[in-house]
Amino acid sequence: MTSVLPGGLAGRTAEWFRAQARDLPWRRAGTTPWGVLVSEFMLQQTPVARVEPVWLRWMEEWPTPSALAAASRADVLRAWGKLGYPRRAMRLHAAAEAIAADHGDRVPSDVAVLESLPGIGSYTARAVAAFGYGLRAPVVDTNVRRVVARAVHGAGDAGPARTRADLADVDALLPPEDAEAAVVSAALMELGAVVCTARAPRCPLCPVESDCAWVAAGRPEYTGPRRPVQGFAGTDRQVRGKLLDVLRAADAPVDKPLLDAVWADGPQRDRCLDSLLVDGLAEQTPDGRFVLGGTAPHAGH
DNA sequence: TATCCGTGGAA
DNA sequence: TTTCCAAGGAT
Repeated sequence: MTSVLPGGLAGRTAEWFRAQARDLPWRRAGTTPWGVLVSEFMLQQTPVARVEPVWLRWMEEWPTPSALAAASRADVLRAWGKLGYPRRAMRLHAAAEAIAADHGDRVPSDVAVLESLPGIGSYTARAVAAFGYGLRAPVVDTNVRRVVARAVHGAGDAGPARTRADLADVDALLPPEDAEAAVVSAALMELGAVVCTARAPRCPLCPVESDCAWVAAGRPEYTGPRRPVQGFAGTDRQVRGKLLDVLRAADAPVDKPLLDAVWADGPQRDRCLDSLLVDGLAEQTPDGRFVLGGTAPHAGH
């Protein structure tokens, strides 16, 4: 396809990226594949601005998988802070343990091996291969799906995920050589994050506006099915967040009445607390109080 | 495949 | 104020 030539969509997006990519900490020279992996976990559904300071502190404290593996769950969850979805922190911890124990403390570069690790799915595995190791691996995230939907297919937005087809679409855009393909992958994501945004895309700033199928079609509005917007107020997610917030802030085991104070609905509150125990995000001490995570220095696997 | 899993900033 | 949504993954 001509789109992989330097003048094509991929080539000009890469050129634009090299000229003005954001200076993000995990993109700086010297970042290890482990650093990339940590950033990808944190960036799953959490904006860049909130990840930056946490990533910097995290890498200072735990510069290798084995360093993180040696930390306690409570320390890991506290360092995760309020990035949200704290189960990601536990999965990162578990992935670090597996990497330390089974992979010589070296982050795997093979996509299939990466996907076998806790918390690493199709996106994160390919992001680590591409950004951590400079390999040719189609990276499909929400940004890339939107860019492809518009620039290639002329649609206003990406519809529901079509995993195989999405992967094939992006694969067709990548040049054959590893290093250049990795740059294109980063560039497509950056374009979606900065220019080809979900609402109010900045087409005048776009390096490929002249051959964007969506622009050519007159920027038609997206008419397909919308992913339902998740509510938050009143959900178990909110209640779990409030409970966890108390446990994170405490430096000693917490009595139940203190947790009871965060939510009026008793049955929902108890159900949520129980789910935190099941998830390993909280633990009950022998005397019936509650603490963050587990007390064991290592979360077993 | 649809739903669940946190949090907070911006429009 | 409400709504949207931000580099997903597991079940």
